[in-house]
Amino acid sequence: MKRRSPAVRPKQSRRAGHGAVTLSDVATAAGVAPITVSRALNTPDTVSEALRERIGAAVAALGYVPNRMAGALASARTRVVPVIVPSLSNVVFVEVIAGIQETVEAAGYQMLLGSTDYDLAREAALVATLLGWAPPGVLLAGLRHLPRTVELLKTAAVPVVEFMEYGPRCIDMNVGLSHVRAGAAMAAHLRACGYRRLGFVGARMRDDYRARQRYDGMNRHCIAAGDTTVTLFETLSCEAANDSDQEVGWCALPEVLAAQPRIEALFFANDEMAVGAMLRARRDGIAVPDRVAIAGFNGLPVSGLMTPGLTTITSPRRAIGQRAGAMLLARINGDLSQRLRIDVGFTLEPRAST
Amino acid sequence: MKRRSPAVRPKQSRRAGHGAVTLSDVATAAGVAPITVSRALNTPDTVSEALRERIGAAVAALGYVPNRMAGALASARTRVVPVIVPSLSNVVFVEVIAGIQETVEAAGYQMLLGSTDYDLAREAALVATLLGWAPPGVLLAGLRHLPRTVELLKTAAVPVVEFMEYGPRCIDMNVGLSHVRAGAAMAAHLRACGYRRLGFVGARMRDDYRARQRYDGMNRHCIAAGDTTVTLFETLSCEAANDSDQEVGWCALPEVLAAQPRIEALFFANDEMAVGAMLRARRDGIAVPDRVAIAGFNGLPVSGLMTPGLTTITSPRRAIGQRAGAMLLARINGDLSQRLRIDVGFTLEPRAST
DNA sequence: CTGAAAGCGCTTACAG
DNA sequence: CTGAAAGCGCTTACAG
Repeated sequence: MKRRSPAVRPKQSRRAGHGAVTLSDVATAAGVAPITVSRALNTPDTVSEALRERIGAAVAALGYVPNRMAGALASARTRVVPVIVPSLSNVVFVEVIAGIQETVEAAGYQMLLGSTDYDLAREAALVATLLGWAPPGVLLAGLRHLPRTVELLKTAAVPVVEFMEYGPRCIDMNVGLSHVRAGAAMAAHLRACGYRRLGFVGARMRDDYRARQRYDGMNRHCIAAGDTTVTLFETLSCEAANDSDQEVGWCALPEVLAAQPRIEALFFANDEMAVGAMLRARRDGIAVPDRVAIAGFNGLPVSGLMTPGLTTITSPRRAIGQRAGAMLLARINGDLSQRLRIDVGFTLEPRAST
Repeated sequence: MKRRSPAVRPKQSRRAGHGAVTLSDVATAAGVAPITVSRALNTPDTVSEALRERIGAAVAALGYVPNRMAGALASARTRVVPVIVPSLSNVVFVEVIAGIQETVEAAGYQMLLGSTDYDLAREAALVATLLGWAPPGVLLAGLRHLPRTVELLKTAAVPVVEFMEYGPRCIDMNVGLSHVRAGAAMAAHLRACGYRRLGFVGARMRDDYRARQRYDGMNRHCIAAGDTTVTLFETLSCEAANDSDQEVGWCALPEVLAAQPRIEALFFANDEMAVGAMLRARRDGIAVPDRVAIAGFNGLPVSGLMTPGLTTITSPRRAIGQRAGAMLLARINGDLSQRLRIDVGFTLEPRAST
């Protein structure tokens, strides 16, 4: 029986075929019509118990796995939702994704993840490809896209949720927080602590426009206050392409202090950078906050474990994902009563580093 | 022209339909047969330049996006590769995923990401569902799966790469490192430093069996040495479900020292936990390595930024992803000449924390 | 180089 | 409750 002559291969049509067990095979095995197998699988209560059992047995015996593409093509519906983010190496997006996944999987949907590497052209290409899978909706990070991306999504006429930042204009639905307001809130905090010479330390800010929005909010707030300056430290010589944010922060601290010795407080673009700076401060014996105060953004758990504790702004990342997923699902299910834009807000956590 | 009476809707067949532009629409617009449009898009050099241009114009004018499901169903081929990992909130998997993505996207494939939350039953369910999309291959983290998972994959007869740990038995192909050997290497290092009362601190080790393998390797090495003890600290009261590993390490350190005051060196299950412990040591004034030496695993950048530097074992995470992707692609393209199992090894980085 | 026909594996819409 | 027919939007295989 171990012979494997070509003749063993079952009769095939001229077409390729997967060679896999199909719905018809199950139907034949169970002695029913294919449509009955389809019903037994998709709407079990429309099939008599006797047939349901016979079909279930045949499915198990043959190891039948339904071909989702055929089903989706026939029914013009998929349960795969594309999620497009700029980066996976950033915990922030990963936590939002976790919130999305949790929500959509509970509703029987699957997530198709795409990463753009902060490249808007790649984003457009991804959107184009993913729309080819006729998704019931699309989840997209950010509010800034190429015109082509927006056009593709509008032409496809699918529900779209843009998540991460909250803003006035969106393609369809939007959930996030105002980074401008977050920057202003940190500026207010630092001023309340008595600091007047502030700095914002960012990396790759052309790509990470949300960081730039925080800087803008900080800057505007201080201009309005009149007595406080904000210096933007953006082009850091140490910023290598593959460096982690912690390494960038580590490297930036001495450069910033050398460039602006009178700086009093630094707001880093994120907690990772701030942690790197604090670790550097520790190694070099730079007192925080006495020599320079340090603050971060995101509210990662590590912020509370530093000595001194790192002042930061906590964003409800998982909640952003959950709400984005829920908004999309509601719309897919025809619920039009929901809000189209949600500002999830943020929380400033003052700690000893400022 | 703003009227939107039902009559405006174009004539439809009895079937659902996406209402979207199809290949036939493009064909009609360009005055050719559908198959010619298909060729112009998929194998452009088999079509005359004149037609190619006319078709390209029609595609652009109509905003045609090919229906991938129809294409995949007809050709029995997809370019979507499922990647299944236990968690996305762990940088380690994220970096492996980045390596995979980079490799498969360069070859024109897309990645469909699924996360199991360390639940083997969820893994089996995910594999079953994803196989319904008739993927050209599957990438799966780890070598331990339910029999049902293995059976599904073997029945589907698709190429499979299991990545993360390297081991003797795999479904098809395997790339990773030996965690047993990594544990032994750390034990050898700690013994070489003069420590004889060692501890291994793990969290959720029933799920994270790779951490248990490192413990096993460490333990066996020390038993063989004869003069060194290893205590396993596993059930930590502070281990809340939602705590980050850093918080677990932070919380574990005092507990461990209270339970075993004479312990000399601790090997943490990963760098995050070790960092949490070092931050705790710093806050509580516990001298590292004098009171207790600390080591981690993974070689995250932060390990080099700690004071003292954190001894760790670096795993080539991105390379694991790249090689896993490359192995799968080679097999998909019919290249059978390649190796089926790759041990990528690891590097021990001795630093001042030990 | 271009096309008419058949088919991929399912589900919808109609019948009974 | 069950089924025969037609169709989803594309590609394969065969002709010219």
